[in-house]
Amino acid sequence: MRKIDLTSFNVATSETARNINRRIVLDLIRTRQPLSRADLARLSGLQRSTISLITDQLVVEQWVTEGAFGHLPRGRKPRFLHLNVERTGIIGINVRPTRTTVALADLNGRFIVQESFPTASKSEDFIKDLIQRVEALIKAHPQMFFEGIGVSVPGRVDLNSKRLIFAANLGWNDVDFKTPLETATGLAVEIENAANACALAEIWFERRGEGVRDLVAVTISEGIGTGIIANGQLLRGANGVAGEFGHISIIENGELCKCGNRGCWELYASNSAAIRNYEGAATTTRGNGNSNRQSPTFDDILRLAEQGDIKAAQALDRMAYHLGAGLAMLTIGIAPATIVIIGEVTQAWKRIYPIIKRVIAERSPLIHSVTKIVPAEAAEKPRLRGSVALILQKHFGAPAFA
Amino acid sequence: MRKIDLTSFNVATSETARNINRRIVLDLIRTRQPLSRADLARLSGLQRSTISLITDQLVVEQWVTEGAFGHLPRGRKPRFLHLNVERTGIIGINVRPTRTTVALADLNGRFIVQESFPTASKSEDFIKDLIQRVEALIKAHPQMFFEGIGVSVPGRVDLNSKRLIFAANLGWNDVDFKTPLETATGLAVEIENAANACALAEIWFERRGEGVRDLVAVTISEGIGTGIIANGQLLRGANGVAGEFGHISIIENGELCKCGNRGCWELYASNSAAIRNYEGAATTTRGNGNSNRQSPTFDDILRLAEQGDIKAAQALDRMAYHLGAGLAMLTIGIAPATIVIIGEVTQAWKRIYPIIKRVIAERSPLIHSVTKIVPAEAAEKPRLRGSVALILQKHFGAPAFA
DNA sequence: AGATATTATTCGCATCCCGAACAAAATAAA
DNA sequence: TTTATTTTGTTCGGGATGCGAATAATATCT
Repeated sequence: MRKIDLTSFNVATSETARNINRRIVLDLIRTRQPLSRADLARLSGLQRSTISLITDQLVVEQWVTEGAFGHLPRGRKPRFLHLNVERTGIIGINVRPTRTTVALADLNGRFIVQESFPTASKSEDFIKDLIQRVEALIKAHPQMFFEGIGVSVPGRVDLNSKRLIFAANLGWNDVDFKTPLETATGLAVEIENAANACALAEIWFERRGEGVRDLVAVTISEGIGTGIIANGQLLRGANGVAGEFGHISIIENGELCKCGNRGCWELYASNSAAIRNYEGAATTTRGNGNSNRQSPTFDDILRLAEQGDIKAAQALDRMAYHLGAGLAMLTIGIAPATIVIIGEVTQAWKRIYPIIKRVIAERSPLIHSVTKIVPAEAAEKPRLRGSVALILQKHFGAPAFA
Repeated sequence: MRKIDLTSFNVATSETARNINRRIVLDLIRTRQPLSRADLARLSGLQRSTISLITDQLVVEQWVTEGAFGHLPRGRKPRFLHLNVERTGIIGINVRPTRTTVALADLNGRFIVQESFPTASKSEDFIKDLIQRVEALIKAHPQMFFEGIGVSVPGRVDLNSKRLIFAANLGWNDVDFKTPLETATGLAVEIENAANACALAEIWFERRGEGVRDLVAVTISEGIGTGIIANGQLLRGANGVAGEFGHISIIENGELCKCGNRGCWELYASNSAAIRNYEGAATTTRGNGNSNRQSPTFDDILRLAEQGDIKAAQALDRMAYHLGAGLAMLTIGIAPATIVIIGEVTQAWKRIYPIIKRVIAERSPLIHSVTKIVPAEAAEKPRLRGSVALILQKHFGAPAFA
């Protein structure tokens, strides 16, 4: 939609103004509901007459419903408008290496039902499973009108083919989810990288009304992913693979990464890095590299650090230090208003944030940065919300012209 | 203009469609001239009737002129349209630490006159000089209508105040060019960082019609600057200081930079770095760190390398290696269609490009990058053209809505 | 001279926003 | 209780815009 080459223009027609204003009105209702037609006119600057026409149309199309009457000291009572959460639903899918979640959300991005199942190891099996679950979900809600399916995947999506590429943690390569899902359900399917989806979810749900147009989401798990919103739009790059800051060298001639490069950021600042930090410390102090102990999980390390385990705490501190190094890179290079950190490590925010802050300050002393580093609310299920935002933005977001 | 907060909306009015289509038509004429009204209709998809109305308006406003008649095997001869290069002028200013250039350009971005003068060391003196030169330029062309003044500066510009901040190489801090220039001339003044201006110039003049919407310009002189175009727009970040990739550490605990950070990219890949490389080699081989020889300039090193001097060649090779390291970062993180290199070093392109290419390939072996690394044409005066593009984009570029 | 092809303009129509007038509804004041 | 005031929401005429068909204006080929 935003792709514009000089052969296919997005010229404006007589309906263009309505299209734009309709999106503005719909987005205002979404972010400020409940509110009256008069409120909309004041907020948008459009005439009340215009607002009436647009809202009536939205009500007819069942995007919006009229609710209770408001109360004012004088004058006619305003009729409040809401998004229609009864009728319109969006299916959000979050694919992760071990488990996949399928959920039904309303227009407010609230989840009505949600279920998860193990991610099959072969992509063909997985697609079969997925279609079955989605079809069951649709059948279970016959009264609902489904607006589309958003999918968040732990890998990169080719901009043209919409096929999944580089899904290192899944072990799949060049897989097409979109076509089979679309043919099976008849719904529009949008696929996006998980970090991009998180970034979208942040400006869409969390920071609504803050006017944030530059934001970076950093997902930290086995690896590190970054999703960048610049000027209010996802930075996808020429082929859709922008944002692989996790695979930028922060240590010259460092360890070899599975991406083939050396010294990648995610080698030093991911959950796996903390585990290696911890195991390195544990084995050296015990002088026994061959112990048969099970590797600790990252959750173990978080728990141990919380309980006062020094080695675990040091492992986290080291991870935080390197997180700071990479975040300094993003702060200096992208200068977003906000960087949102997504991952289990945010449970130890009190421990890691001062370290991150110090490292960033050390590395950009003259550039008095405006970037705020904040943890994502774990309860918000950022990846899943992002997959919902993928569909919402098609109707609520601003269109592009050239 | 693109700043959109939720209190001041860009709602669409009845004139919005015309505004959009007018920009499309004007940009088509700019990039494809000469062409007829019928050509415009075919290219844009608008009706010929609509094109007639728009072009007539553009002719009346003197943006466009009607030129010669075309020739066709059959049918009525088309009347060619051109940008009006006679009447409308743009003043471009390129501020550099040693010299400043003031130029008058036509709507095609071709320079009609151009003069340069030494940059005064005190900012107040400089502004006085500048205003005098600009006023003389305006007086010398009384028949011309001036559309605005674009200024490219070697530093960062605060997004809100439009004041110059961080101009390390100028030694100025927090200077306001815009207000005095605007009050003196009565023209609209746009200020932008030099690397950003170069990036703008590239998509505006050089890559026109290629449909490139993601591009990075890297300016290499005493330091390194980066200007990023993402989704067709300048990446400015929350406060306008995005793009300082020159000050990202590529060597952990490296040398101290004047920015206060350690191991910054520009310490290893700028012209100054090559000079240090050369001098380090020269002194160690001669075993004399105290020789009173004058430091060579970067141009000297380029010349020496060209003449077969091994130490100079090695200094350039080292510079190229580190250039590659930083460009790999941009390739992986931003994934633009094109990275344009601006600077004297492009004179040694044959030497440095293979090194750059190898380093990038080594650092992103699995991400088969689509990014092309190209040298800017030195003759094109990228900074100056960028300052012109700053003004042009206000009339030709796509508007933003939300 | 007539047919054909191509460019450019004209005109009626539909869409859309604006703004003023109006209708509806609720409270305050007389 | 009646009237004035205030606020919400609708209606209607006017102006701007793009569309598409018809028409005018050229130019070449047959």
